[in-house]
Amino acid sequence: MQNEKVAEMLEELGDLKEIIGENPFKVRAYRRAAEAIRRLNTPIEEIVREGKLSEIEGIGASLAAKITEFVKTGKVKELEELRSKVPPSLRAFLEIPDMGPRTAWLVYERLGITTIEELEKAAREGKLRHLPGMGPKKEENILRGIQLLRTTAQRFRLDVAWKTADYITSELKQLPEAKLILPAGSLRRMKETIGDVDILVATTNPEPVMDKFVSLDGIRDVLAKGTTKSSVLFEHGLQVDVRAVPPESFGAAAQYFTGSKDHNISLRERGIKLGLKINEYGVFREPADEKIAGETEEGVYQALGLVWIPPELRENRGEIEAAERNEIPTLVELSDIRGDLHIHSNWSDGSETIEALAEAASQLGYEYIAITDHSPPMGWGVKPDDFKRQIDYIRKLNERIDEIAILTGVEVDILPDGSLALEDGLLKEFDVVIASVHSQMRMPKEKMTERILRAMENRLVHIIAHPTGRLIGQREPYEVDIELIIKRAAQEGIALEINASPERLDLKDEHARMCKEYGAPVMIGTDAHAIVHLEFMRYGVGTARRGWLEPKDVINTLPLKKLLSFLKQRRTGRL
DNA sequence: GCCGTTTTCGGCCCGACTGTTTTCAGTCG
Repeated sequence: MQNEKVAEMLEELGDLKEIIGENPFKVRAYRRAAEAIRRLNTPIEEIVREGKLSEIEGIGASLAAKITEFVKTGKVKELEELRSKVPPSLRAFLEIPDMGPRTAWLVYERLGITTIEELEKAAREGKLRHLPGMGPKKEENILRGIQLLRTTAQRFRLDVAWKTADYITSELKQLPEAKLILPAGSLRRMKETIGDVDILVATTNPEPVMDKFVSLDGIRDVLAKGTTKSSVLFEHGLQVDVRAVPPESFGAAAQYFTGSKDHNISLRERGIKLGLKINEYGVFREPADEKIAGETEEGVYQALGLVWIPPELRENRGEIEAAERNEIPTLVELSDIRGDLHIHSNWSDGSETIEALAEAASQLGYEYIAITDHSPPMGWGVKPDDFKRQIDYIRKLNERIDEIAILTGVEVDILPDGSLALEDGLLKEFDVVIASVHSQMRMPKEKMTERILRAMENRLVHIIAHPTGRLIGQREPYEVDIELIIKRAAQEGIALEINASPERLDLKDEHARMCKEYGAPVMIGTDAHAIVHLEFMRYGVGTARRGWLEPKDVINTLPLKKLLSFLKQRRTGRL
């Protein structure tokens, strides 16, 4: 995608300028512009062609000229010149904890060091300590930083991070000193991957809290222990920070440590205009520094003339403006979900019987589930005759079970030519038909888009599952014009899935928001292959919330009767 | 480099910590 390339170009310009000591605000301008480009839904070429670059917030005449040059020629003269002055490999130094642009430039200019290997060698040999502002301690920190980068650079899946956070929370909750406990940061925002976990504890007596925290099971290393902050590394490599804050500042700290960074910066800029200073202790009115909020998050937002903003929206993607106009949507919640429509049983590659799944789903409070086993040609796909038996089986089961309605269903393969792996005659027997791609994922974009659009033409199909096919950290999404798919879904009344499995989360947050914009229905499904997977729903709901979705945007918030009429409408074209 | 209901120039988020320093620069979240 050209947009991503432009964003990377701007980031490189920003990094290199930062390294040579350019004005930090200028550097920030490059990075903000890169972020703005990443957020666009329109191809950058189109915007360039229409001469509308400067309409993007954060892009002025100078950046517009550079972007235009890049889109038209594939190069930027200034960047080429900068690269000859600063080896681009120095950018890697910025990733090393405790190493920033000033130090990167220093070691290059004085010692000619351009790679992490050279840097490590020089540090080992004690050559860095003689540089101005450096000493043995800094040398040691750089070595440790390199080590840390190598062992813990990866990000963690949302469920892994939540599991760790839930464990710590339940342990700390046992202490009378811990008044309130809140996992903050990107975890609270339900970002798809997590770098480290931040947990806030409101307390007037932090010591017992910190003592308990650093002695929990599963900790590999205690990185720091103090009365306001302690930091540990768990055995699986996840870093967790616990911060103790006084109860009267808990709201301000929660706001501050939840971020995102961009959201907080925008908030503080807004504060300045109102003559207010915002920090992790509260909101203060200048010049007397009178504290006007801080105990609750609602109070912090209120002091800024804003309604409270749900954490999942805090990405500086228009939520502050929406809060100002009191137009924050009532986001979908886990408790709005009435059923799970994407579940595999042991008839295909799931590990559980249909009865056990129904029982577990019923305990989660669901009104209905759909059993949607795989079709051939997946090796474990259910054969057509067996599907007929399964449908009969489920119908009989429904007669015995009162607690929950079990819908018959299938996750049918979309074959490379866009046809479906089962005959229409069989498909129309199912209550719910999900279609999805599981093979030949490396098609060119046009072909893949055509393939999925063709499957969507079949009115027996209700839902397209995991529409981009990505596996977080393992497999890139296939090339597909997702905007076109979303537009078509809106026209056809076909639902797109937010697959709640933490290794998929596909559609992702921005695509979910696009669904809302175009009016495409969304289904949140867990793709459960075991009972424990049913609990993935919280991550799918988190992603939906990050996409600004409300209950009305999500079909499995509908009561059973209305869901059935939605499914019927898709097939008959009318209610 | 961007931007304007104080401004087309002079601002640009805020505080803590660390290590190197005799008062501060660099880095981080």
